[in-house]
Amino acid sequence: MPLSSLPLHALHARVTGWYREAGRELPWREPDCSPWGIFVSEVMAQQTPLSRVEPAWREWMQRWPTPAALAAAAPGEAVRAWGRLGYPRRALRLHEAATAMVQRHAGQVPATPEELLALPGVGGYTAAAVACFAFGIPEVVVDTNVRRVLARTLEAKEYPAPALTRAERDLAAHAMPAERHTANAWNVAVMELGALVCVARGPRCEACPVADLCAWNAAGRPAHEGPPRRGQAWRGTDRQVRGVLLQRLRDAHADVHVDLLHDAAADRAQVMRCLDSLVTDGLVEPLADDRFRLPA
DNA sequence: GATTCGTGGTC
DNA sequence: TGACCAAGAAT
Repeated sequence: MPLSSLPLHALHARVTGWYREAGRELPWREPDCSPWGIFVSEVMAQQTPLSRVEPAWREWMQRWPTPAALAAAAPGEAVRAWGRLGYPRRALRLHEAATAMVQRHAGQVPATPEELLALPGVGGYTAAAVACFAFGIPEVVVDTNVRRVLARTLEAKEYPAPALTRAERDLAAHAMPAERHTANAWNVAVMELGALVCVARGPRCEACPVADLCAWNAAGRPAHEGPPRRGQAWRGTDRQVRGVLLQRLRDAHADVHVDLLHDAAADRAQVMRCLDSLVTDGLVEPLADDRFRLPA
């Protein structure tokens, strides 16, 4: 694959310089933020905009400031405190990860990418991000923002592939500065550029620090080629019904009889199927007499 | 590799 | 208004 002739050192300097001026002040970016705080922020940020993460993160950290504090709580309390951040299995896995930290890592967030990757709810992105942002390890951090920025600046494409490819990982590794300190600065800065300027729709190229270096911009910002990207179905899906059921169980601070859940969707069979799947996932605990609650 | 999994904001 | 999308992970 031909690599772009774009001068990477200029790209690094421009993006990191822009970040110093325009990067957001977020609580998990403060120098005194604990690895646990960074870990929680990364899990909450999976598929959830940071604007919605920040208030939830503050409440969470005040209530459970350490892995041990969360591990000592009931998993259902984590699910309830998760609120409407979405994908509530993340709350359960965060609780499981805290338990694993207590059992295997002396109550600390592990500091190596391999140990991080072994934790529930931690994939390649989150392991790299925590290793980099919490421990200064120059891992290749590739999220949706990085993928989009690199697709545009280096490959003249409006959007990256639907799923992360090996070629993209190689490109991201190639694009990252070699020196450790610079690499860490690059990782957070290029993500932020994708989040604030090089956004998916309506990119603000006039405000971009590397507009004159960007291959996509130079090519006249050609539209996406290939098959249209599949949206995320929602209306009438199990996800929607699961969301309704879980919201009711969060709001009810006691167990609930199944008769009060039947109207979560028009199709009663779907309601029961979703309730069963929530139990299978460990998000809901079945009790006697057809009653349900968040897991104790 | 393709699917599934919440929720809310934006245009 | 409805499609798109957001610091992805698990199966």
